[in-house]
Amino acid sequence: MVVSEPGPKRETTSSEPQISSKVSEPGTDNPGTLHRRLLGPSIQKSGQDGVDQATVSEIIYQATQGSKYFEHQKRKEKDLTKKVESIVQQAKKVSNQDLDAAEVRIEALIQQYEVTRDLTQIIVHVDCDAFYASVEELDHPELKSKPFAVGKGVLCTCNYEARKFGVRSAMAEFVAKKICPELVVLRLNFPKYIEKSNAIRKILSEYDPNHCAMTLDEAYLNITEYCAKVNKDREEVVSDMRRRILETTGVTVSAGIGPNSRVAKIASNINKPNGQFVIANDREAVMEFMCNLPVRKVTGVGYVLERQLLALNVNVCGDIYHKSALLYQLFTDTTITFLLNCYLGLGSTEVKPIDQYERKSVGCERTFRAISDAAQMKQKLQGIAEDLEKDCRRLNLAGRKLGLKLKKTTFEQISRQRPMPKPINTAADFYRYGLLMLEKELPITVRLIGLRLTDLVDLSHEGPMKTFLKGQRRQNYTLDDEPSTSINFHAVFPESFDGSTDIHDDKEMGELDMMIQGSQEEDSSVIDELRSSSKATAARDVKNAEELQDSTVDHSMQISERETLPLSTDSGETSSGVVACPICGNQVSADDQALNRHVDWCLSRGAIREAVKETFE
DNA sequence: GCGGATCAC
DNA sequence: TATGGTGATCCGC
Repeated sequence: MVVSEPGPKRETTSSEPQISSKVSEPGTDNPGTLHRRLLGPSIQKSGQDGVDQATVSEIIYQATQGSKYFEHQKRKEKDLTKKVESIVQQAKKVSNQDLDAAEVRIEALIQQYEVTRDLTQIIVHVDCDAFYASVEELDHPELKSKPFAVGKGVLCTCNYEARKFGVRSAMAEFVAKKICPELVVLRLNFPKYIEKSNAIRKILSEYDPNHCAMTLDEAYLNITEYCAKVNKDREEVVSDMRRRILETTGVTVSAGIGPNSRVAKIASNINKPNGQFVIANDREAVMEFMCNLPVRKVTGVGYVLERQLLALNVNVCGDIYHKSALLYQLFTDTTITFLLNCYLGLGSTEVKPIDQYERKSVGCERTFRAISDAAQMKQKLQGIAEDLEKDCRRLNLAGRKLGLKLKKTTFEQISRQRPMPKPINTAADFYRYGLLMLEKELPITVRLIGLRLTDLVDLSHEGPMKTFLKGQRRQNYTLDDEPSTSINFHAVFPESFDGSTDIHDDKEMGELDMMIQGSQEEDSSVIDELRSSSKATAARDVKNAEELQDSTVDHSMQISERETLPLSTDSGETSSGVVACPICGNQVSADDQALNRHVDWCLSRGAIREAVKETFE
C-alpha cells in the first residue's frame, strides 16, 4: 500500500520567514498582525464572505485603541511575533542531516498511524446555524430581516444579517454597535435554548441513540447502523434528518458526514448554513479533502499554532507532509502526532454519550468592575464559593484540589492551586481555602476572581454496605433542613475531621501545608462520609424506590439535578405557589415534589449535563 | 506538581 | 467607558 504521497518534500531555500505583513502598526514595530488578532477567532466562520475585513478591523482598532484590553492584546501579539521569529530562526539552523533522520522517523510514524485508519463507520457532525439567534427568530419573526445578536457585554452569536456587517460571536457589544449601529442585541434566554436543544436531540436519538451532544447546538452521531437498517444512502439519511429537525423545531442545521469525527466536524462548516457536505469513506477521498484544507480549519489549530505554521510555509494540511521533517525538529511529539493525523485525515470513530466522559474539574469565575479592596474581594469570593457549591451538589462531587484564578486590570492572569487536606464540596471550605490563597497575592487589583476544583471525587457511586447508614442519616440532612448557604461543616466532615474547621482567615498558608500532610490514607472513609451525609442521599433513596423498574436511568445526573435546581434562589419563586421551571421556563407548582417531578421530566427529554452553562457558537 | 498558555464553544 | 465563562490539555520548569 502506498502510504505517503510522493511530492516535493524539502524547500530549504524558500523557507524564509513569511510573516504576512500587509499593514504597518503605527507606533509599534509589529507587523500588521494585531489587526487580525483583534478581529477575533471567528473570522473564518460562515457568513463573512462579502465582508470587507480591512475596514472592519480598522473600526475595531480605532474603537478599542488605548483600552486595557487593547494593550494586553498588543503585548500578547508582540510576544507571539517574537516566538514565531524564534521558530523561524531555529528552522534555519536545522541541518540536512537532521532532516534526513527526521524523514525516516516520519515515515515510520505515518505507517504506524495509517494502520489505525477505520473506514467502516459513518460519522456525522450536526451543527445548528446561529443557534441562539435562530431560536430567537422564532419568537421575534420581525427580527429575521434585521441584523441582531444575542448576548450581553460580549455577543454569543448573531444572525446572518448581522454577519454581513462583520459582526461576530465573541465580539464586544460596543464594538459590534460601532460596526453596525442598528444592531439589535437580545438578552440570553437559556431555558428556551435548552428546550429547543432537547427537541433536536430527541430527533437525533432516532438516528443514533448513543449520539454525543457536545453543547446545546452541536452533536456527533454514528449513523452506520441506521443506514444499514433503513437501507438508505448516508446523504439522504442526513438530509432527511435535517429536514425533520427544521420541520419540527424551526431551526436549520448543517451537517458534515465522513469516516471519523475530525473530518465530519470540518465538513459541517463547508456548506453552512443549512447545508451538508460528505467525505466518502475512502482513503483517497479523505486525503484529497485534507490536502487543500487550510490548517486553521482543523479543530485544535488556533491563532497561535496557525501563526507558527504559516511562518514555516505550512498553509494547508498537505503542507504538513511536505514540511514534516522540519516540523519534527521544531515541535513536540504531541504536536507532531496531532499534525500528522490531521494530514492523514485520521480521527476518532467512537461516538458515545457525553455523560460517559469523566469530568476532571468544575469551576466558577466572575468578572466585575476592578477592585483593590480586600473586603470587596472577600465578598466576591464568597459569592463564587456559593455558586461552586451549587455546581458540586448538582454534579454530586467533591474535590481534593482547589484553584484560585485572578485577572488583573491589565488582563494578566494569575492562578494558584493547593491540594486540600480532604475532598471538599462546601462554600464554606471553598471560601476558607480560597481566601488563604487570595491573601498571599495582596495587594492586588483584580477584574476577575475564579475558583476551580480538581482531583474530583464522584459521590454518586455509593459503596456497598452504606445503604442502611444513609437511611438513618436521611432525616438529618434533607434539603429543607439546610439551605445551601449554611451547610454545616460538621455534617460534611463529621467527627474525624473536626480539627480542620478551626482555620481562620488570617492564618498563613504554611498551616494549610501542614494540615495536608499525613491525611491521605483516611481518604476512603472521608469519601464515604461525604457520600453518606451528602444532601443527595435522601432524594436518591426516594428516587431509587420510584425507579425500581427502570434500572437504565443515569441516577447521578437526575439526582443531582433534582437536588440543586429547586434550591436555586433566583429561579423565580413567588408567593403564589408557582415557579418558573429552570429548564423550560414554564410555570410549575412550587411544591417540591411536583417541581422535582417536572424538572426530571424536563431533563429526561435529553441528556443535559451542562444545563445552564454559557457557550459561544 | 504547579503555573502559564492555548484552544473550543 | 468598554472585551465572558467553563473545561480540557499541553508545555516548561
